[in-house]
Amino acid sequence: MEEPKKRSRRGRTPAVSGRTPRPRQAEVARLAGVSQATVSLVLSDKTTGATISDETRQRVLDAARSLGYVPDPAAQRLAAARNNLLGVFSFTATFPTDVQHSYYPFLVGVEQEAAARGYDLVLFTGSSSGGAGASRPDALSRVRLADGCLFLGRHAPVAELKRMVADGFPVVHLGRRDELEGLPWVGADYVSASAEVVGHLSALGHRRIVLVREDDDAPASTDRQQGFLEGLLAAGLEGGPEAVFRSADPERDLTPERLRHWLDEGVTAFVAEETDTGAAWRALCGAVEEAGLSCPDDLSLALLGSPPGDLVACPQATGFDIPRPELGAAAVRLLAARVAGEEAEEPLVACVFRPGTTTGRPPERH
Amino acid sequence: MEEPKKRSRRGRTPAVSGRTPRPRQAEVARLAGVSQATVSLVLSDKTTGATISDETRQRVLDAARSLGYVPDPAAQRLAAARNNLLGVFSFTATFPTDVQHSYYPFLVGVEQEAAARGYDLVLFTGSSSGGAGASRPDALSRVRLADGCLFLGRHAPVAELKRMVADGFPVVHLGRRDELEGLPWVGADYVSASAEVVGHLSALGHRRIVLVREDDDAPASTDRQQGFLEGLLAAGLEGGPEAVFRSADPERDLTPERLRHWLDEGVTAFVAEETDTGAAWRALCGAVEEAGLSCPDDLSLALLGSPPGDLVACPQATGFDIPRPELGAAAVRLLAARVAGEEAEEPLVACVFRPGTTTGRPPERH
DNA sequence: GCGCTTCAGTAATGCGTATTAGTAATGCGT
DNA sequence: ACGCATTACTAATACGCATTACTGAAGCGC
Repeated sequence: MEEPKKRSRRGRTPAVSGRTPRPRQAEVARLAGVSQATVSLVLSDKTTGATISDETRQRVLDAARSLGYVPDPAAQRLAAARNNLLGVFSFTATFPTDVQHSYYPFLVGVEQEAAARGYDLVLFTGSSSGGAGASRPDALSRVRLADGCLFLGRHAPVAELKRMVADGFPVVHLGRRDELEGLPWVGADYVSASAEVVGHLSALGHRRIVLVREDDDAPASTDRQQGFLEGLLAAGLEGGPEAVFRSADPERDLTPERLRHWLDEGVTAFVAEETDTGAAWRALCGAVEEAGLSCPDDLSLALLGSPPGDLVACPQATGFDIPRPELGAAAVRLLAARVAGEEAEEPLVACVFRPGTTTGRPPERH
Repeated sequence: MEEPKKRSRRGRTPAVSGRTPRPRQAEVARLAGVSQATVSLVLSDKTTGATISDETRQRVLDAARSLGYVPDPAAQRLAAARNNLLGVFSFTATFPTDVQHSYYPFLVGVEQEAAARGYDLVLFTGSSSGGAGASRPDALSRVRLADGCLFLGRHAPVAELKRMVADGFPVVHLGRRDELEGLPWVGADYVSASAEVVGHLSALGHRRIVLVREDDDAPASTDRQQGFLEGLLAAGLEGGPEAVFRSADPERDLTPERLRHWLDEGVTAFVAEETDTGAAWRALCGAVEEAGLSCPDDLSLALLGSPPGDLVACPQATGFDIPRPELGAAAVRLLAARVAGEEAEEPLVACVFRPGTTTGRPPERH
């Protein structure tokens, strides 16, 4: 016969004197004069497997309330394998000092949608955070505390993501992410939005339009070009390769002479892709100014996106806005679905056309 | 004899087909030919209580690596009785649509400091969030999921906070909160900052200064007035009650006539308290403009704080800035200390004097 | 070769909750 | 009054990991 020596091993003396440890289901049970299992049943409001009388139920609820009982999420998760917690992981700080680059607009939607679905958010700060414990290797494994995790930013560690996807851990990337097979993501519909901008120009009467883009192959760029071309096609305009001006350094290559040449050829409108630097748009605006032209009188300009932060407002550029909060909400919806084991898919989120003052009817030419 | 019927109760069939369950320590142990306890010892790198030969250690490590073992954080936390999680609770949405009113600047510091200390953040969205399950009564108790919790905003529910404090749950309020006995808080030192502004004016040669404030008794207002008076005292200026103009509706009561009257009496500078509406400052600026006066030529103006968002920049107001990120960081430090059971106290955080273009030497008179 | 001390590792828990098998008490029909 | 169903619970376990008491084996001094 073995004497169990109850609770002798790890006498959990409160580390801090005076701190009352959180009440457990066991305490609630004692107070209500029932078993721990009953407490669990009452509190989880399960109808299967057992029935509880209203009177007992009430006693348990009262006891729980009076003790201020709150379930231990770790234990719940361990037992039930879920937590009602969604992770938000960004490799860079979620709240950078420079608000301009922050994920704030996305989080607005993420928070709202998560709250609406009864999830709380856990922010996992990427390993890159300055200060002490930088680059902890476990940063990514901690993520699994949540039921699923949202990844933000282009620096998400591919290898680890792959693993999680392979393990079936629910993961969603905010922003297009095709290269990672099986990684669910939500993104904005740059194609349609770009086509719409072209449609707008076409409706104003423009017949020859040129796209100015940088020389890289990010999906964001490719999508815009595709939308641009589709837009031309839809408007019945010509869309040969000469309609796209691609340059590694648009600010140098897009000279006023070049611009004039296009105008002489009958081009009346230009669209620039949006990038984080805004180089294409800057180049375009710069060249117009240098050439002594004015917009929208001499030519129309449009931006396939939103103007860079430092250029906001001044001349209101025609283009489209990315509905970041909606994107965040869509990501949460998708993630929640995957947590629930569904194979849901979120459609691309539509961008909003933003009329501006940089486009107008093409100038009359003899 | 009871047949244990191993793993029969909760056949953990993968909810989603194709989901490979993560390997456990038990699998690692089997592969390495040791016990689960040994795996735990090796992986946690503990030196106490047991010793492991290098050879065994290596076998375990290899096995873990080859299986891609990742510890289950929930289990770890359950066993260790801590979460490494700090809660952030704001009664209103943490990420409001209107960035102007957000806690963002605080969160910058909160996140950084938390990351540096190895904590992750859980955002508890206050009950006020729109959408479904609005005003869930458990919102506040969920907070206990974390090891401790930060409260933001003046709407923090007093009764619940009291309970938590009484229970010894580590809690810190961001922003002064004297009325709640025993509630630790961090705040900005408005007194010193206000005094410094007065000192600045005095150094410029101003001898009579008037404070314009609203008619409430929030600590933020009281502190500023106290600092104002202390500043006068320190500068050897007169600080009778007539030096403070207090009005429930400054925008109506602060007339151009009133302003001229003060000027005639020899007042050369005015300071306004900062409030969320910015009413006092607006009233002051409005009256100056209406009176056809110009600043800083005819009189000097200073603001005890930062200008309201919509007035940013234009004329750069002399005043001081609240170092919100520092405040956030200080709050986390205090909270971390309390979680660790220390009785730490954070001093007030100093505000930064912000020179501006609204103050200058007093005008020469007769 | 007898105690005694490391050394190396294992068995047996415990953390707090969810789940399910089982049980005692009662009701009901015949 | 017996069997069976229903009601209202409780006992016992599992979840995955950390911890610690304990066990065998080997080494050491005398």
